Amino acid sequence: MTKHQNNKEHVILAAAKEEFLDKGYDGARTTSIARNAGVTHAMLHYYFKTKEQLFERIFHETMGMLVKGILEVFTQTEKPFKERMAEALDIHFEVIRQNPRLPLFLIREVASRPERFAVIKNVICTFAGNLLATMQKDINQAVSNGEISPIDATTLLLDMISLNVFPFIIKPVFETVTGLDLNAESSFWEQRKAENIELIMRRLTPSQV
Amino acid sequence: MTKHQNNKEHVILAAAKEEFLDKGYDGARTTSIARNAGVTHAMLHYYFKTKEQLFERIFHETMGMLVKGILEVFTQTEKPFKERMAEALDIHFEVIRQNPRLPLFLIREVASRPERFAVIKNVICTFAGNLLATMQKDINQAVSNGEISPIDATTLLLDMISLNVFPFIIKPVFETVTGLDLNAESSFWEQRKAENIELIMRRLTPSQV
DNA sequence: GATTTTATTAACAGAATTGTTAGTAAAAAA
DNA sequence: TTTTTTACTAACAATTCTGTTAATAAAATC
Repeated sequence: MTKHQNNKEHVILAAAKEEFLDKGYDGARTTSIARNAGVTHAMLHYYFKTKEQLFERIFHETMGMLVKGILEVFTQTEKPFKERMAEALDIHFEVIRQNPRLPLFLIREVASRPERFAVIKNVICTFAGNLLATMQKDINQAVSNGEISPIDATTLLLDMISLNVFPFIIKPVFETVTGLDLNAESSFWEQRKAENIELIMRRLTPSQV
Repeated sequence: MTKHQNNKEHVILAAAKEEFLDKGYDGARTTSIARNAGVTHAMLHYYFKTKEQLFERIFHETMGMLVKGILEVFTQTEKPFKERMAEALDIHFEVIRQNPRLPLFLIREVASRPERFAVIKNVICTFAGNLLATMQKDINQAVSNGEISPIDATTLLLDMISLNVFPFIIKPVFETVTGLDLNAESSFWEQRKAENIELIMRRLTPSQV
């Protein structure tokens, strides 16, 4: 019971994460964060000088998770391209499923304040560059083996991300319209994942002309 | 030059639309709207009692456009199902292309304040219900004709919306990362539309087992 | 145990933001 | 023309929100 020193710092961070993920920077209130953390609002400013600084902390942490999540997707073995792609889709889908509010958070903040994103721009940029180059090389090889139809790596990547991410982004709208709680409907998400894999597999299958 | 009465009302509405679409309700400032409209900020409150009321006006107008846009997609002729689907994808894509900030606006506002959406919930609900019923009937017929693979109408609709909408939602992130201005890259959007149609067509084509 | 550093509180200050009001000019109606 | 309604302005009021400060308690260091 000796190490509850930075206890408050942690509860503030946890409450801040909730608030920022839910309401975005503009909608978040430092008073509300402090209240939900169960500390006085002066304490929030004691540990984190400003709202902006607190946000930066959350934003970076969150982006770190995202990048880490994406990285693990493409560490694949020597299986055929289609199999590797199916596995990547599966893992990617599960990463988002475990952090379902993250994509909308990122998109929302970048849309309303692009300059914030500049910090991690280079990381993403070189990572994406390498990834796309590797993918394109693998694609070209699989194409010449007759394994798959020709496709652009960028195109394929955007296909994958669109299909996997969008359902989580539209979730609030979908739930409001239907009245359902999609977190409880695990079969919905299983079916969605299967459909996305099906779509991409069919896209990659060489056409029988 | 006699009918410039509600001129100011219109410039306020136009400026408000810009502001709300760009920054969302929480990020929008009534002072900023008034400034951009070139009127005193008291005028804004003269024409629209509160920020909330001004927002409601924009939100409804905007949702109206969206619903109208979607409606025109599915008024199709008696062609084969796949052809009709390809046309629907094309029209749907173009509708969003002409209102590219609209999807993120909707999603953002519904996510941070679901109750706002309640007003048009019923409209969307019955519309979607009818649409899905019609689609499913057409699908079943096309399946029994051997034209297409079996698929759920809901699944197919979500495929379509994911593929068509997501690229516009991720646009700000993509532009920040690449430094490109995607509005200027019309070939990017043409290619994207073609890819989405390709994906759905392959998904619908009966498998050669 | 004395001293210094860290944690915490309550009250306050400043800025920004929304909304009001009272008074005035212009336009429309009588 | 007079009256009434509508459009408009400037200044102000209220609130909300972020951030500070001065005083105090607790913990760590000496």
